[in-house]
Amino acid sequence: MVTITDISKACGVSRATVSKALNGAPDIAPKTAERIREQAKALGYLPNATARALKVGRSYNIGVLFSDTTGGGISHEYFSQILESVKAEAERLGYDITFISKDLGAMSMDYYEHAKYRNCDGVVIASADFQDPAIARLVTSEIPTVTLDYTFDSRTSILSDNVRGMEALVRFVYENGHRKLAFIHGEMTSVTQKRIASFKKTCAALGITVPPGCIRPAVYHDPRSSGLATRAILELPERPTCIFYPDDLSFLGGMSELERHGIAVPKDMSVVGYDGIPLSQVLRPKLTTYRQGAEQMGREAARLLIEQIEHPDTWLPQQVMAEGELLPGSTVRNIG
Amino acid sequence: MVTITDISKACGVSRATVSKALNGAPDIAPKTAERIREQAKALGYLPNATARALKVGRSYNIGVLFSDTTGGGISHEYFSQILESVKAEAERLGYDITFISKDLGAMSMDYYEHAKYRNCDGVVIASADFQDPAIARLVTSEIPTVTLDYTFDSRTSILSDNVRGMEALVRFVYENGHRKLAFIHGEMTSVTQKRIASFKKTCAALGITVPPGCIRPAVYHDPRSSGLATRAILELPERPTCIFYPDDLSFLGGMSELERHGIAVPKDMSVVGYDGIPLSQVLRPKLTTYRQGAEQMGREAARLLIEQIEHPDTWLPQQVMAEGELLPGSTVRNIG
DNA sequence: TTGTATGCGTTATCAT
DNA sequence: ATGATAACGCATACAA
Repeated sequence: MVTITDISKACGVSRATVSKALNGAPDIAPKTAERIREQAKALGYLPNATARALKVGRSYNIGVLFSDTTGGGISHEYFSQILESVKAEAERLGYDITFISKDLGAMSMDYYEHAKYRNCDGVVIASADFQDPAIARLVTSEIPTVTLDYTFDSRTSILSDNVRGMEALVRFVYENGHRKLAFIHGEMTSVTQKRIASFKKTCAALGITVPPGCIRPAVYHDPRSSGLATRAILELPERPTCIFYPDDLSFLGGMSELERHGIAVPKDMSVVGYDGIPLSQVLRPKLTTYRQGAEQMGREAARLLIEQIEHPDTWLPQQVMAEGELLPGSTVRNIG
Repeated sequence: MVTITDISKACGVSRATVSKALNGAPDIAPKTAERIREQAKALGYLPNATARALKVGRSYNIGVLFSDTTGGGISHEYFSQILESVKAEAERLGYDITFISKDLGAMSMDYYEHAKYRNCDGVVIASADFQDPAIARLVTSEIPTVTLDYTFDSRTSILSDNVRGMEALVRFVYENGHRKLAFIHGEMTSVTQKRIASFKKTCAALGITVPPGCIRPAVYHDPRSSGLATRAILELPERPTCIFYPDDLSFLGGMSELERHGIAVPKDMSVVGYDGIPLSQVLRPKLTTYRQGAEQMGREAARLLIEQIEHPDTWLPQQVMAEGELLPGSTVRNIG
């Protein structure tokens, strides 16, 4: 391994001079600096992030938290899109990414301890059980954090506009003549609560009454449970004309169940999803859904976290609302 | 931040003693060690991975390489499954995971340099363009590596059994009476070559001749290109009875195209996919495909890499073949 | 403009 | 059984 010491010897200067030259300090003679940089390149010098981190107390490494207990694992397209964009933006800004978890090997630690252990400059909390005290500890610690889809206290967060998304879907469906709607929702997180509230509020605003039994629970990303909820809905005395699914993947479970009953989409039943993952647009029929700006969310999360890390003094927590977009698809039939 | 110095003061012993006690050195009096450990816990001590890494030359951090140029980005379910299992196994063994890329912020570096910069103990190469000299440099460096789905020289790799997988699919289809097969394949990687060879070989063994035009190129994970290839196949003078798709997602593109021609699956056309991602099993009709053991592959990759890191002296490179499994699904009609 | 000295938190070597 | 000391590679305050 070639270190600044090697360069200093090769150049006949002190290590301090080399360090300064390499970091562009203003008090080094231009030609000395030039000579040093050339030697560094010639010798194949690479800075040692570990040593630097130890010295300056900054690792240029940010933690990413994905606790997949809430079904928000990496392998769900929505979250993997977020991960990918967090990664891209962080790297663009000179930061690496490390996963933060509970329990590393023999050591049992919580998220905060893990982040400290790795000297993370900050943590993006992409998917977590926000009831978990371990999350609260991390968020309320001195480590900068940005949460996605949940605002802790009034700290920095990136939010998908669930209220507007749901409203857009309801209105779209309404405009297509639908008056009897059913809504299958995921586990009771704050996201879910917002969607349910927006669903009800928009229905009310449009003069639609939602009969009992038309709002049913299921589990995010679990087609099976949405299939069961679909069956229950089909057994209702007054069958709805359009079913809202918790997410795009869950729609597939509903689709199977509808098929089993000989109900065609959208001929006999209209459906909408949520998320707008790429998959939803290659399915047949193309799904009517609301695209959450996953890439934008990941990008903003990384950007804001790093801004907070680099300017802690002037930092003001903020909640960013990411723009979404209705994808019309073809699973909603116009029955007007 | 509480350091071993704090503990040493609190206990009235030297820092060296604290370090030894915490690391379970044999030459510390049991009760001293006990007292030190208690104090450490009481003070909320956390080891500093950075300082330790600097001292011992081991970071307990492994790099993961996902260059998504070949369509192997994190957001493809096959790769995200691998990532998840690499992560889980690494963490179980006490290692963290950091993404390795080209170009970190202003610094332009290649994969090898990035891994060195972060002091990675090893790197899992999960998806990469193996023609890229930067990959070659990393693999032939002193840094331990494990590659997935590609063997570099005769170094350690985890391979999905493409030969057996393709053979299993062809035989399954054959047993269902199909004699006229078409195969749409992905970009010309070594994986693709193996699949094509196995397809041809198995066909030959079964006495099936594959007419010209029945083996067509497309792009992995790109439904559109598979749709185009499907169209071309449908225009052949002698239409096949079963189409093989490059992967499960690409099947969706084919499905759309078939639908457009009024061709029902599996009534009028049988199809098979490849990968066996969870998605394939929640689609209707349920896809006939070959499941690659993604979790197993990730787990093995992490395990072997860490074994190599921890026992460099006794290490022998090896190629592990991951077991797959045929998922019968319902997209192949028995026309026997 | 350059160099000296020191320390970041840890572990390893060698005395005691 | 315990402690003094040095070193990992780097950056910085201060002296020259």
